[in-house]
Amino acid sequence: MKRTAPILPSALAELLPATLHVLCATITLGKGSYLFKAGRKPACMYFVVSGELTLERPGAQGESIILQRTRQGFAAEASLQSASYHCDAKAVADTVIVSIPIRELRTMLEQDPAFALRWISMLNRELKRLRLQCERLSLNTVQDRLCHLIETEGRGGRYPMGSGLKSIARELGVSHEALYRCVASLEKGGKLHRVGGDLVQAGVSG
Amino acid sequence: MKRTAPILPSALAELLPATLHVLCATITLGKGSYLFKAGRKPACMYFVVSGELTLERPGAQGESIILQRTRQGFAAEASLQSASYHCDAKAVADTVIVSIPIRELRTMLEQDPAFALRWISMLNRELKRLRLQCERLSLNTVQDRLCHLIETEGRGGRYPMGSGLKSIARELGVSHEALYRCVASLEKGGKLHRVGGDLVQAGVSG
DNA sequence: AGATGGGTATGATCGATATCATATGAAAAG
DNA sequence: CTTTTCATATGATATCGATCATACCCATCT
Repeated sequence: MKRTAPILPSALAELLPATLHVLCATITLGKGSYLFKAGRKPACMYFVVSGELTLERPGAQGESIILQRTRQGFAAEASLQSASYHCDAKAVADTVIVSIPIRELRTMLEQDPAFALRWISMLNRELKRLRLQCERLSLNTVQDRLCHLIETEGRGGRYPMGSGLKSIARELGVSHEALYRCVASLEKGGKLHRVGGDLVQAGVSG
Repeated sequence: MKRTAPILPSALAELLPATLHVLCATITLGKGSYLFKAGRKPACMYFVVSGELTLERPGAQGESIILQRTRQGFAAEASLQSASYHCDAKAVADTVIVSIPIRELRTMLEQDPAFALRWISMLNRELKRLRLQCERLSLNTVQDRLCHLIETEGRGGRYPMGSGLKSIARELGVSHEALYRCVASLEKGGKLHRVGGDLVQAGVSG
């Protein structure tokens, strides 16, 4: 784990009041290393900039249960209120994280109503995204999930596949092979095209 | 749609400041009726007490895309900030809803920091629940999903099946037949028992 | 008592996907 | 320049679950 001067992504810089900016730190985690372990008292809130962080805890059968998987955004927001972590946070890839001290964050939320409302907006957007993802994962074919993704997260039938089809597959909860086949089949049927780095849905519009 | 004097569920009564209590109204919706339609300006925030409410909008291919499905809790929290609804809200069963005026809600969030923090707590809990559900829906067998549900939403390996296995099946995103079979098979293997109205996981504890 | 409806349950079938294997091309590393 | 690695791709196979059908039990209604 390495700490450096805070370089905030713009989403975070616009959300947080200036007072908090200087209190943030950037942390880089190597694949397989832990950000925190269960039992520890939360001192910071974490924002994943890149890579992938999972929150997990052991299940009754000894297997590890994944509670959350964050590739971009806040992890363990609930630690804002809780007295101790109930899970481990593990980087499953090389990961860059920004930490924000909870104590000062809480103080600012209490003292700055505009900030509190921005924070609530952020949580609302996050909720919306997660609800969409749940609905998507409830669909039972790869094609349905992919189309739902393009319709809801894309813009005008275009969805950027920045990090590749493989990572989209994980997001859709399907194997990458299945996704490759699905995309190939949709392309063959003329219902989908790859333009630049985007997946573009052929508008039936009729 | 029928409006009556506000009878708030305790979760809501404890969350909202007293000032807002009297401004709430209870609404009962018959199966198939709409709470609001896309385009309208949001005036109220809605809390589903019982029944089931979906938010949907038409997809590019004409099919209807479900954005959210609420059986208990807030629906369309994001309407707190948005200028108009982007979807329809439809009761897919006879449904009881409490409405809270957005304008006054926002005012209170700005003026009452303690309330704002309670609201943030509520959103955090909701996020936590949804993240768990996403992880659960990413599991590919019925058994894995059921065990994950019991481990994460239950208490000490017990999960109440209050509304029956059929509704749990919907929550798990599987057919009820598949769930019946899964439960039967786990019971046969001694890994699960039905005690009272609960599903009880046999602790391997060794 | 008979009818109706819903949850529970189980059987049979079919299709979709996970999984394993293999191949190719591009980029990165040596 | 060769080697390694990784995303992309496609084939073969086995399995799990969706779906349709049937049946039972229990509550409610008539």
